[in-house]
Amino acid sequence: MRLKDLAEHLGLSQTTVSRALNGYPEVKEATRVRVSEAAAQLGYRPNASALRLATGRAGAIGLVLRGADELGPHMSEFLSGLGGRMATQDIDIVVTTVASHQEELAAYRRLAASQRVDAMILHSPTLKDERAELLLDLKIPFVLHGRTNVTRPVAWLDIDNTGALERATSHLLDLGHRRIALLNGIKGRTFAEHRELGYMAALSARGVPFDPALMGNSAFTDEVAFRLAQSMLELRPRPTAFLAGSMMTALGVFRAIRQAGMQLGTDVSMIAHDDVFPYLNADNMYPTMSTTRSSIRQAGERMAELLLQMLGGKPVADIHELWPVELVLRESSGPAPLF
Amino acid sequence: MRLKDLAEHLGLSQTTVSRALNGYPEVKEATRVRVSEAAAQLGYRPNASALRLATGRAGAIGLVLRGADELGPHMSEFLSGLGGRMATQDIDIVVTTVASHQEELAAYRRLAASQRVDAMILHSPTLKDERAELLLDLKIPFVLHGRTNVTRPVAWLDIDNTGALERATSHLLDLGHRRIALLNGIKGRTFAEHRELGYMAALSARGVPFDPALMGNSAFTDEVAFRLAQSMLELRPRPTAFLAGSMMTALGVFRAIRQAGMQLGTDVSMIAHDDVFPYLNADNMYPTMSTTRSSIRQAGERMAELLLQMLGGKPVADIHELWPVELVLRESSGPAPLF
DNA sequence: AACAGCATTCAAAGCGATTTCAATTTTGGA
DNA sequence: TCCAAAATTGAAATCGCTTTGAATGCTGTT
Repeated sequence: MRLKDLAEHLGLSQTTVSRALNGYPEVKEATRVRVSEAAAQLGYRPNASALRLATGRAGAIGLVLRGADELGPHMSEFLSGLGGRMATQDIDIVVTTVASHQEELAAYRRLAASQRVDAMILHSPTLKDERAELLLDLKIPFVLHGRTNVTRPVAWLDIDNTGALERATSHLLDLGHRRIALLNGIKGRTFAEHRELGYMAALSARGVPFDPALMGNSAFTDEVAFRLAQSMLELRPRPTAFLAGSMMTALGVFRAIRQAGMQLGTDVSMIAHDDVFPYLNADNMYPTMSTTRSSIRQAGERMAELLLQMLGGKPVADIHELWPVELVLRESSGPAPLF
Repeated sequence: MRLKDLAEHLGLSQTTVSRALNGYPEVKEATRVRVSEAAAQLGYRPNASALRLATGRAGAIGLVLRGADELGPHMSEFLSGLGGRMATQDIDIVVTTVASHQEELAAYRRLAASQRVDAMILHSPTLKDERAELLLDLKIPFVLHGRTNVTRPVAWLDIDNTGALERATSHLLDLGHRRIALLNGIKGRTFAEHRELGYMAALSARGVPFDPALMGNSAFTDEVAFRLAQSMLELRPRPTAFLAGSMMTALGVFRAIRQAGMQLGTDVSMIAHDDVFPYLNADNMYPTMSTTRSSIRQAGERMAELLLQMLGGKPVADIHELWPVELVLRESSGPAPLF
């Protein structure tokens, strides 16, 4: 069912039918109704390719993901939020997976050159993000999930990682902890650097010295977290508290604590960052997990909104959002043990 | 940079340039080289919309996901495998997220009517899957991840869930277990029904009676698994072994076992199904987890391959693959305790 | 030298929508 | 009743590519 068919069926020109369906004012109300009804009844939908060619808009936004490390549970949630909002505008989300950094830049170039997408989402940026620079050069609109230090203006949405870690660390200090381990994300990623800043700030505010042996940088998988936590627990004096970068990390730390024959919440404390996964609930852990919480799904939804505003013409320089992070105290964080 | 520009730049017609780039035989080798070099140097890439309109192919395949329950870690892995293969053919993956079943069918209709995708991937089907019927009616090619009972031929790839559960159950029976709980997927999903068949077959082969109280059907999240396992452990006589439907489920069961003051691998055994998540490794659990294993990422890759074959004209009736499932025994499955 | 036959190249017609510009119909006021 | 203005509709151009059918250039044979 093409526009032409529909037009013939109605005894109208393609022009009028097109206008009727797209809500142009110069079509008689009675005609519009007649057209809409026929379209609905016959199940007419404009051919996406033709529409895109005619309008020059791709009707899609792109998301490039690096292998499995980025296509983890975080991205799932994020994508779900993003997609929900975009669907309402009939905008597709085109997901491209790549294996290496090299491939990633090539993928952006490819998407840009073939005009497959109108805009992109960029996530987990580094402090000086090459991809952001590239997209700026290519003049492809994008919204950044996180922040990066580029000179040109960039639209972004980020959570207050520094504030979150500062509060979490301070809370543990209040509870008497002095040896607080930080299992942070990959070095160089902005969010990891920001978290480190918050951690450092809290420590130095109390005059607690920073011990590099208590800081680990890695991907957020339970496996590496387990290894890191395990080796940290062998230190003497051992850490009495952990700050875990994600719920996956928390699972690994938890395992290490248990394996060391210790009890979470009494012998060792932990506060984990929770991106709010429906299938991994901090309240349902045993013991329940204290967290710094911010819904990554909501971030996805909101970023869709920002992207739409951007495509609608809102200046990039005006598109910035910094979300506060909740600190939710549960059983996993208790007073420091007395040795 | 359009085809026209490139053609003018080279002093050739669009026709010749197009043919040169698309490998048609009737263009002189020298010309082809000249064109290819210019295209590469100028970074020419055909406009995706125009190409699609001209060829009638959408150059994309669709994936409709129901909210968070389907966009979990399983889908991430699967998507990663799928996307890797598709990228090599310059085929996009369009991801649509929907909240309800109603919305889902509408999404398929929408994608079909607007010809946004050339084919679709369907996953986690029910025994009699409405979506499959719809896509057949709409004449949209698709490959099913799993199986369903429809009368018309359908392309599919599935793992041998029945065999997997039969072997896992038999193994537990060999170890002396007689009260074996099954935490299965949502009732009605084919894979869950198949797993149940395998479980039942193994039980009845040994003359062990089936106890409905030991079977649970739910989504694969650690939370519901925890609740189910918890209540099952309160039964008298209690189950001495669990068959967990996924690694997420296993985490929940694990938590329940620990909370009940029992030891996994001695007091209670468990075999979980492992779809192979890079961030949740059965070998790195404590104790290590016995699993029935099949890489869902590999399945994604292979399905991409099948889809391409299908689009290449291979008859749907010839596209069927049933993958065997490994049984990997580790520490979590031990002999039944003596009461 | 002429010509059949093959190898190359090109002009122009789609693909299915939007949109410009022109044509037609309606409406309302004199 | 008539006419200008407004409302409504339509024909045709356009988006950037592929592809058909025609045209041209070369080759070797007679």
